[in-house]
Amino acid sequence: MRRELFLTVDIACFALAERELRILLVRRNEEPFSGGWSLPGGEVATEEPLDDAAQRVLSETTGLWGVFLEQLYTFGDPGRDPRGRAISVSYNAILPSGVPATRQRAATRLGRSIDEAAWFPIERLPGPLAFDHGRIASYARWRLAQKILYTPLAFYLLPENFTMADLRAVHEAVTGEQYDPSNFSRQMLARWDLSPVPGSRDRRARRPARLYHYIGPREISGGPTEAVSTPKLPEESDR
Amino acid sequence: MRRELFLTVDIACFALAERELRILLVRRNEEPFSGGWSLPGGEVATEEPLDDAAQRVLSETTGLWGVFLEQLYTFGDPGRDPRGRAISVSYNAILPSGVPATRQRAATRLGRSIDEAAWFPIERLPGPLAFDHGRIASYARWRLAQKILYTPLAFYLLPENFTMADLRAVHEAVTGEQYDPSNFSRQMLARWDLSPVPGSRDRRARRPARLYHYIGPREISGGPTEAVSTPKLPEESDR
DNA sequence: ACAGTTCATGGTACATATGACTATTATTCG
DNA sequence: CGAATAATAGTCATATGTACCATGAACTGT
Repeated sequence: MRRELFLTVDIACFALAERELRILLVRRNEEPFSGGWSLPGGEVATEEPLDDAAQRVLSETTGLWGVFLEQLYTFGDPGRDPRGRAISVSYNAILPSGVPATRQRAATRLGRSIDEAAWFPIERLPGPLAFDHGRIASYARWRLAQKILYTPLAFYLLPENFTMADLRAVHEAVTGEQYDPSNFSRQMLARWDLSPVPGSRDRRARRPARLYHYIGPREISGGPTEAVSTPKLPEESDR
Repeated sequence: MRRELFLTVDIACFALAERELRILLVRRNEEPFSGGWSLPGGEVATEEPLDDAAQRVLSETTGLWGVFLEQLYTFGDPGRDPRGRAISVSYNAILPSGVPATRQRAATRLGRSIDEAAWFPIERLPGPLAFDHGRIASYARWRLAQKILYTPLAFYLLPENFTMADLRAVHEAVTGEQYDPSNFSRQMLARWDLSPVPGSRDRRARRPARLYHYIGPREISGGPTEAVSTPKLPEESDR
């Protein structure tokens, strides 16, 4: 039976792990595309705001609340879902560092139609995604690459304190470009409010690197809401 | 009776007239907001792609086909429409010059629920708009102001041949900024492929101004479709 | 210990972009 | 004709971008 009209949200959720940009995928155990990987998504409940639905779906997959979310685009081609007229409002989500984006520790509670949730490097997805999710994911990544240039998005992906090399790695992972360390550092210090953390240094590198933290506003402009919800640091809200 | 779920498109349609940026509004003659002004909009038909619905709605209001359209944002708060759960996929539309964006010649065929269509300067709307359309319109204008900086959007609003003063007026109307004529010209010539039209000059000004036309690509990047439909010049498709 | 390696960080030099400003020119108006 | 106006050219100080070199502080292996 083909359904007349139903409304879903799909989330392109990104995090940084091992200096790679990774995306969260779930494996379906229902037709269509049973066994295939897709973006985490779910139907919007009656009387549920779209942003709330996105938060809920993400929370059902990751157990995290208050993650930064931004609406991306709405896909509604008839035929994009064989079950019926499915309207998908897609969202970009940014998981802050500290949440291990590894294959093992991805999911907490999974819905009926999902077997497994896992993180994949955006460059090495496990084959084509279900539905039109490949298109959504690539658009989501493109938007990230644009936004990191003029919003403090990179600081969402990084821990509180980070080195210039960390920051550079984020930019390189998101945009795919390579940057000169010296010039990059100069530009970042000029563009953003970065405060060196006194005393502490990072010992991973040969020469100890200075640690910085971002002290500017954390709002990411762009949405029609003007003010974007301030992301609370994620917490295991229920267990 | 409150409807369960229905899907609409709403269009923020812009055009340039008398060097002002104007937006197309329609006057409602049905509740809710009967007598109030709103963006042109309409319900998406079963099996109708979202972009097609937007083109259709715009065509029903203006009689124009093949206008440049770009999806903006999807508004779906419960309560944004008293009749039920209304999901509005909003679009930006750009009407090329040549279409008179005056109050009189706005509409051709109007739907049942609409009395009148008219153009208003974006700075002087006729009071608050119906539903959340004021928010949509202001976001639409903000997006235009962003996009004109890095896409050839200005050339959609201008006629084939234009002077530097015309181009500057478009930028000033869209962004609200003021630009130095000399510096502006230098920047435009450096950024875009502009070809002077040999011989012809514009005689409106004291000193005749050189005419240019844009010879670069007309695609406006940004959507997930990558390639955006090439806008045909509008034509009165039916009369 | 010491030499070679790695990477953070500072510096230098050059090209190009930007922005404020002046100058010149071709018109129209009175 | 001369003043006014707006188009266009030019000038110059400063900012920014980019390539590259230099130095410092750790590590690694012998």
